[in-house]
Amino acid sequence: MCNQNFLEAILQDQHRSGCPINLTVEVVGDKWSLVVVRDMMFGNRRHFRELLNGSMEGIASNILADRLRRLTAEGVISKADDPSHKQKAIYSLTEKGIELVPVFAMIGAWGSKWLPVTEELSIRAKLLAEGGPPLWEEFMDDLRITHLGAPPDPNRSGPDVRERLQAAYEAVVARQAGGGRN
Amino acid sequence: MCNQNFLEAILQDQHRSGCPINLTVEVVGDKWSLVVVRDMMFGNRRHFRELLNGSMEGIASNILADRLRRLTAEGVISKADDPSHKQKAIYSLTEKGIELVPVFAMIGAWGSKWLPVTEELSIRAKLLAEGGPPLWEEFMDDLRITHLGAPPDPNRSGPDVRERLQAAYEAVVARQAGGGRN
DNA sequence: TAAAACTGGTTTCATTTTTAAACTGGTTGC
DNA sequence: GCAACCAGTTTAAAAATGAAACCAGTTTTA
Repeated sequence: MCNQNFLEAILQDQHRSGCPINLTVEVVGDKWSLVVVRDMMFGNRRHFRELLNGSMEGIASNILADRLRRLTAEGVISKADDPSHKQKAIYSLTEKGIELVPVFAMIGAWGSKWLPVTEELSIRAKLLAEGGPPLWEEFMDDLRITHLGAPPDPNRSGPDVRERLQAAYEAVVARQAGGGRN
Repeated sequence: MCNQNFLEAILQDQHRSGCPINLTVEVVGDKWSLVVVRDMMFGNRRHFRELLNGSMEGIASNILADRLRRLTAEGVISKADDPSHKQKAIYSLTEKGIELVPVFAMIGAWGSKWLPVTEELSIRAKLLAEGGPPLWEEFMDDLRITHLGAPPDPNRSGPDVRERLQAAYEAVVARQAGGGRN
């Protein structure tokens, strides 16, 4: 199995230091963990095959299985049976995972400013940065509804934050497919 | 040499995707890069030996050399000769590196809330989160002075943000050493 | 009802990365 | 002239990654 030693170290609380930066790096400081959480958070991918086949970056199934196991052990996500299918597992963000939204917002803003992003893939980051903390809070509340089963707010209607970001992404793709004239 | 393939891939702009989250993960998504930048940013460690011997987490010299090389190639830090010593190199944050401050603030806040941090090592993260964007801006301006040689603001005096965070850290350590009575 | 497709993974093996430790060639201060 | 200091490099073992094939049970489809 992959990562046996590091996983064991984490589970046994054998940390390199008690620094919050270091501890966060120990939890999500690798090439895949944040990408997996991103797909759950912004892409609403909740099943193994969705995460595997929908992965833009092409994660391998053994790595995905390992990361899901580690993120679950860390309490960033949780795993439950999907009642619709005996073999299906559904992965959800925990409150701990949901509160990574501001981290994603800042990372997205930094990456969009300094790295060679594509327009369609950075539109979500752009909108999330522009929306600021109020939008992040709304997004987190939406995630609590879809991932934690929190009761929906009866006073609001229409698409949630994730759907609005997704629609913005699709609008850019559609404009690009139109030949860039519009 | 370590990481030859990944380094080459980065330098040749062979990215897994154009997503800002993914690209950021490709740049700093490993167990050491953010720790090195943290020590430069908050600990004002500018030389190889300072980073090596001062490393709380115990980085190995070959890994440190590799990360400094990669971060330099990515433009997050820069390297210059230290005029005081023919062999001494001085590493500085670039503007790209300085603008990681909000990312560190969010990561620090998340880590402090959800991970087993120690009090003395999380006081900086706590103050940075409480200070919010105005404090981050002040901190970045200070870093531009010390790392980029920007002209100091003649209207302000007293310790800069890093020094104030450091003093807060030392105050906690002193209180702890006093037996926790105060 | 039999076959096909789908479920969440595991296994295997080659490659890449990390790690600790020893080591290097040159520089500086005493 | 010698010890301490400088930025790393070298070596070899351990660990992590990655691609691909594979698996047994479940559900859908023809």
